[in-house]
Amino acid sequence: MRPREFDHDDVLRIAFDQFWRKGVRGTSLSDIARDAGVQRGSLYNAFGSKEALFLQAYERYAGDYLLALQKALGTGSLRKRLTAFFDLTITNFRSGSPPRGCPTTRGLMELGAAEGEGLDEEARQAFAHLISRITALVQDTLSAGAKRGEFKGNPAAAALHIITVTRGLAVLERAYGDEAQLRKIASHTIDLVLEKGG
Amino acid sequence: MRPREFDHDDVLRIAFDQFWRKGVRGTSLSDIARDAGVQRGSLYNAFGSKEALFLQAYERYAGDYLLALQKALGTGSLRKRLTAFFDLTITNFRSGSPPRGCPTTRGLMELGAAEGEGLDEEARQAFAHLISRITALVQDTLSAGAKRGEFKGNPAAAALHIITVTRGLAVLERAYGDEAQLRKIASHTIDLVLEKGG
DNA sequence: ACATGTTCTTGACGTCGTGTCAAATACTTT
DNA sequence: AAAGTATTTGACACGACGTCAAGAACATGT
Repeated sequence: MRPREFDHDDVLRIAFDQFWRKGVRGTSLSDIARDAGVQRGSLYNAFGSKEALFLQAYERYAGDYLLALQKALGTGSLRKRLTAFFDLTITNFRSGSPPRGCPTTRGLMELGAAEGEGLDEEARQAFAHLISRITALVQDTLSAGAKRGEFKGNPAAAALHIITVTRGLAVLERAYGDEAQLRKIASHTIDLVLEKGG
Repeated sequence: MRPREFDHDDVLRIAFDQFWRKGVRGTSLSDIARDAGVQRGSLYNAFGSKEALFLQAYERYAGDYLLALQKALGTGSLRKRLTAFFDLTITNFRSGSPPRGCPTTRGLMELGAAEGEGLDEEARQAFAHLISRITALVQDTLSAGAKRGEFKGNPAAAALHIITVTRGLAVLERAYGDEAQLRKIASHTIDLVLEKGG
């Protein structure tokens, strides 16, 4: 076999960066190929199609992001954990310049759009999967908090509420770009959940 | 002057329908032209560009939608009003088959994506404007409720919280497509806001 | 009634993006 | 050293956006 002339993972990172900056439909394989110093045809050979490349790049990101969230949720009082969780969330989709928004939310609204099922359905599942995993993380954190008497509500309902708010924050970030407002909504949500039970 | 051979408003409606079904980037002007029985060139002549056409179609929709929301928020107890508000919100982005999602949220995540400012910035403002108007409507409703003793929290903060949840619902709808779950989150949010003050 | 002017329509064109294919290439294995 | 296999490369087909010049349809002034 002839060996690959590029690093699989490097290309995935470069591709994700482009997709995140310019959107999936707004990024051409020529862009990625130029940036990665690879021929366009090689990308098709290695990844299959643009959307397949995006999916693989996204899943790479999703794994990293989930680990970071897990870490953020892992120490301190329940309030501290939730605060760290929202912090990381907001920081994440405000990284880069201009802010790149939430990759998951953006991908979900952009790719889930087509009528024909095809690969889009696979993408939708990837996005939904990350959201589910995050929801589970938050729920576990709340359950643990409940055992320690820091929380008295229903962990499942509260986790779902929190996740809904984070998705909403991703949208508002795009609409207004006002980080202070996002943080206010986040701390407000924490108060609600901790005082009232979510 | 030679008269137009098509109805301006009809084309706007047809175009919005297509954009809503297949996304902005996923809809070609050829599609719209065929559907409307108009030549592609005529669309460029009348509307300027694809994004300009989308913007005009979106603003048409936004006006109608805002009126419907205003109506939904206009009668009954505060709880009834908020329930009607969430109902209309969820119904709206679950209309069509397959569910078309929230036009505003989808447009926001899809169009705000480009790096260059250009027309995208104009689009972002249109989306942000509708969200602001809706927030104001909810806030007014809460303020009125406060005067009648049905609500004791901060109307501005509560309205922002509610709007954040509706944007989050738009995203979760796309991820899971589970309407029952959306309704559960919505009624939960209403409880929180009314019992605790948002 | 007819010529003039203005706007809309129509079809051809240029450019760019996706995806496919066959030929050339570089390495591994026998 | 030869055969085999996977990768690279460049050409191609196709569709989408947007532009332009030429033709068509109406309003207006004489």
